[in-house]
Amino acid sequence: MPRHYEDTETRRRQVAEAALRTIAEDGVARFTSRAVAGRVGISDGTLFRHFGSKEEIVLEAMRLLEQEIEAGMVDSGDPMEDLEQFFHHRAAFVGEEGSVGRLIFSDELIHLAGDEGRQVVEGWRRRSVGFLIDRLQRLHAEGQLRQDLDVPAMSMLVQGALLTFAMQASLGRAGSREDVRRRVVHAWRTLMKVLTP
Amino acid sequence: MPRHYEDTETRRRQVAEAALRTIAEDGVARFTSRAVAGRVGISDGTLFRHFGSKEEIVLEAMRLLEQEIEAGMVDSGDPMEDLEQFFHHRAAFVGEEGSVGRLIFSDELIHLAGDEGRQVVEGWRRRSVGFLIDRLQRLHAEGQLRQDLDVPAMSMLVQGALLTFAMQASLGRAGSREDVRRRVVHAWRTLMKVLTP
DNA sequence: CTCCATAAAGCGAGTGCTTGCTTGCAAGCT
DNA sequence: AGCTTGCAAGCAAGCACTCGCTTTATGGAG
Repeated sequence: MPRHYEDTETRRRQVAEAALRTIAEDGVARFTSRAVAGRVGISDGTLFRHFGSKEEIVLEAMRLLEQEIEAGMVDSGDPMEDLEQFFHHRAAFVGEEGSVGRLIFSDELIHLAGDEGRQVVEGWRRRSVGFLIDRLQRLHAEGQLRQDLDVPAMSMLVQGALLTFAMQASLGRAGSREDVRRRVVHAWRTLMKVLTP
Repeated sequence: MPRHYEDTETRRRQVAEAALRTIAEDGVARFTSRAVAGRVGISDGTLFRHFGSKEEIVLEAMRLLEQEIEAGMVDSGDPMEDLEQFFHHRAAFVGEEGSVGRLIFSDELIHLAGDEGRQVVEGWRRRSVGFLIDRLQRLHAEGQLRQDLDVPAMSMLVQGALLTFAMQASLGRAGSREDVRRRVVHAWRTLMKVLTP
C-alpha cells in the first residue's frame, strides 16, 4: 500500500483537529497519542515528528478553540447587542463542541497542558468575564438593567446559564444542534426578562 | 517500628476519605492508588486487601458524598424554605469540597467508576433536578414566583448559580470558607429578587 | 526525459516509566 | 493456632516518546 505524504503544517492542523474530536467523542481518558495518530491516519511515531510532545498537541488544539472564543466577543457600539451576540455565540459553541466543556472543566487536561496551558485557559476566563462585566456595567449605568441588582450578580446569572450548556455537552446529553439552539434562545429570553426592569 | 493495625471497615472509610482529599487537593491526574494509600499511611498492596479495585474505591467515595447530597434535600412543608435550604447547602458543599466539582465534571473519573458510577452520578442529577422542579412548581402554582417565567427556565437559573460555585472550587479559586458563604448568601438574594414578582 | 542525491515524512519495534493489581511471607490480634 | 492485616517486591499493560531504517517527493545535472 502506498504511503500518503503531507507536510508538517498540514499535519499539525489535522492533529489538532483530531485531538479535539478525540476529546469530545471518546473522553479525556482515551485521549492518547496513539488514538489521535490513528484518527489522522499516521503512526504515533510519525506524530512525534510533527510535535515535540503531547503537551504541544494540547496547546495547538487550544489555539484552534481560541479563535472561536475570540469571535464571540465583538464591539458593535451597542452593549446590549454585544451581550446578546456573546451569549448566543458562546452558548452554541460550548453546547455543541463537547471538547470545550471537557477542556475547561478537566483539571486533568489543563494539568497535561502544563503552565502554559493553564495560563491560556486562565486568559480565556479573564477576557470573557472582563467582556461580560464591561458590557453589563455600561448597560447598568445607562439604566437599561435593573438598578436593584449589582453587576457581579448579573454576571453570575449569565455565566451560570452558559455553564448549564457546557455541562450538558460535557455529559453528552446536548441533543441535536437545532435543539441546543432553541434552548439557547429561550435561555437568553429568560435572562432578559430577569435582568431588565 | 511497630505496625499499626486496623480492621477493614475502618480502613475502607479512611481510604474513601483520603480518595476525596486526594482528588480535591492534587487533582484527578494524581489520584492514584499509591497516592491514596500513602495518605492513609499504608502500602498500596494493603490497600487492595480492603478494596477489590480502584473502581470500588471511587464508588465508596461517592457513597460518602451521597449522604451530604441527600442531606440538602429536606421536606419542611414550606417549598420556599426547602429551596433556600437546598441552595445554601448545595452551594456551600460544592463550593468548599473541591472534589465534588471535579467528580461531576471529570468524565475521566466517571469513566473510571464504570457503569455503576455513571448511574450514581446520573441518579444525583435526576434527584436534584426533580427536587428543584417540584418545589419551583409548587411555588409557581401558588403565585409566589413570577408568572411570566416558566419553571424549567427558573430551574436553569438556580442550577447555573450553583454551577458557578462548583466551577470556582474546581479551579481552586474558591477562597476561604467565610468568603464562600458570603457569596452564597448574595447569590441567593439575587435569585430571590429575580424569581419573585 | 532520465538519473540520482537529498530532504522530508512515514513506519513500527523498542525504551523507560507509571499504573493498577498480585503474591509470598512476616507480624500482630484473639 | 489461626485469622486478619501489613509490607515489599514484582507483574503485565499502557503510556509518551525515541530511533534506525524505508519510502516518497523534489529538483538540478547530464
